[in-house]
Amino acid sequence: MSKITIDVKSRTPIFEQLRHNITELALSGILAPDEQLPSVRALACDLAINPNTIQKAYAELERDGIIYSLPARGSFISSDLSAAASSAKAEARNSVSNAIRQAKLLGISKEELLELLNREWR
Amino acid sequence: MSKITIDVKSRTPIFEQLRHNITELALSGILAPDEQLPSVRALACDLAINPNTIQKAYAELERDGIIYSLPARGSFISSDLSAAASSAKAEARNSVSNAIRQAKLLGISKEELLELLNREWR
Amino acid sequence: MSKITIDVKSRTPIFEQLRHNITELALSGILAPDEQLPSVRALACDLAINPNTIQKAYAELERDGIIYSLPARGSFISSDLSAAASSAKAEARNSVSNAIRQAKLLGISKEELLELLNREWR
Amino acid sequence: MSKITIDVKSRTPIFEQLRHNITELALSGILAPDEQLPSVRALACDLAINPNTIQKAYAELERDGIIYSLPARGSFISSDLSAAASSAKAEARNSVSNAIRQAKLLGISKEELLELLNREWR
DNA sequence: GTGGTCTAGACCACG
DNA sequence: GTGGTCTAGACCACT
Repeated sequence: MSKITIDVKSRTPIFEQLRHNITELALSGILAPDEQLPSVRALACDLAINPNTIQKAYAELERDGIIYSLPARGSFISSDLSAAASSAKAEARNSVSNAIRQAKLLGISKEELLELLNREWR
Repeated sequence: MSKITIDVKSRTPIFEQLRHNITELALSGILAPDEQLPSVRALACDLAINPNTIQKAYAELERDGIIYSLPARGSFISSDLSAAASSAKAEARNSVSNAIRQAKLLGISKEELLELLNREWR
Repeated sequence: MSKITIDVKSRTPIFEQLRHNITELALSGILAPDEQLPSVRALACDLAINPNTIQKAYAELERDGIIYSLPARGSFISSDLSAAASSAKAEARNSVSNAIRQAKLLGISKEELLELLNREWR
Repeated sequence: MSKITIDVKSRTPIFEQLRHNITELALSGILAPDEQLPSVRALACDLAINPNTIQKAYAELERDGIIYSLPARGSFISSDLSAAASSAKAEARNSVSNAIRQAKLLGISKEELLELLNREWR
């Protein structure tokens, strides 16, 4: 059973969905450090997707330090995700700030946003 | 002095930047209802961009109900922006929620987000 | 008091609105045969519209046999509108047929269209 | 044999003819949901029309919910056409009503219109 | 002068 | 190969 799902009808590129998906699984601990990922071919077959697309996603994940690849052995979740985690956090903080700024500009009140925030921790 | 600035090097398409830019100016009231926009050619010249690109942005703004265009007379901010405003607000609320959810997933604390929220109303 | 109104925000050309408007007034008898129309300049001033636009509408109306113009005297409703009336009727019958055909193609039932027809004679 | 024909001499824009044409094919079921449309380039070549014009038509069809386009994969008929169908029906009913109203105004009798209606179901 | 349509040809990211 | 964006330059109808 694969934990990865992609939406072929989405406008966001498949390789991007893949990258995002695996990053989330790794940073949230669902995929453990040093755990092996499915092979490019296996995942391509499983998701009915072009192997090139999987390859591209894996390459980006390696560049981001989320996974590492051993030739002829396969791809594995990095054992040290702290760098990736902190940069992901920085990015997330940034998106929140941007979203809040945009909302404020459109006249949404601070109270309403507070309510939105509380709702997620309900 | 034009209120519109474009980054031709950005990944987001020029016409999309234009659309977003003008939408903001209209919804925040900086451009008043029924105010005339610069002509397609004039803005194209001003921003050093092809007229077709401006045209495309204006066409999208018109179908969004942000502006209306009268051939041979010019383009104008819509007199009734309520529909556009409410849908923009809904979208903004949504992206705040998504950003918060993503941040929570990465282990960012509620307090830290609260701090981010307060910072915008400083 | 002018019986003519135009919608400057409409996408159908002003001269076309004018032509349609006057044709209707003439064929339905609201404007009597040989009745004088307002002068180009007067109507232009009254409707706050470019005189060229009025001129163009009058020219088309004359071409259609709806009005006739006497140099230095003005424009008048034709005394014999039968030709114009019958061609307008033919055109109207045609639009009805086309609209019905289109509706049928979209799966609207004969009964529903009958209901629409009855509603106009209610 | 393509099911799509275009009249380049018509007053109605080519992209509009295309939009109307494909909408009809989709709503009447001749093109099945999720069926792939010809590629922008292929259709352009087939109809001897510039690819940009096809692109514009496809873009409009997409925002109308008639088709969806996946970059690098192609364009397809929407799987859910109910919204588009109902709005098309509303529009059709409206134009039937308008046509009937206009006909009545010109003195065409109810009986004659009834005859027109019956003729389509002959 | 205005907006709108169209052609021709280029380049990009994606699969 | 696909859809999508952009430029350059032309032409149209309308005011």
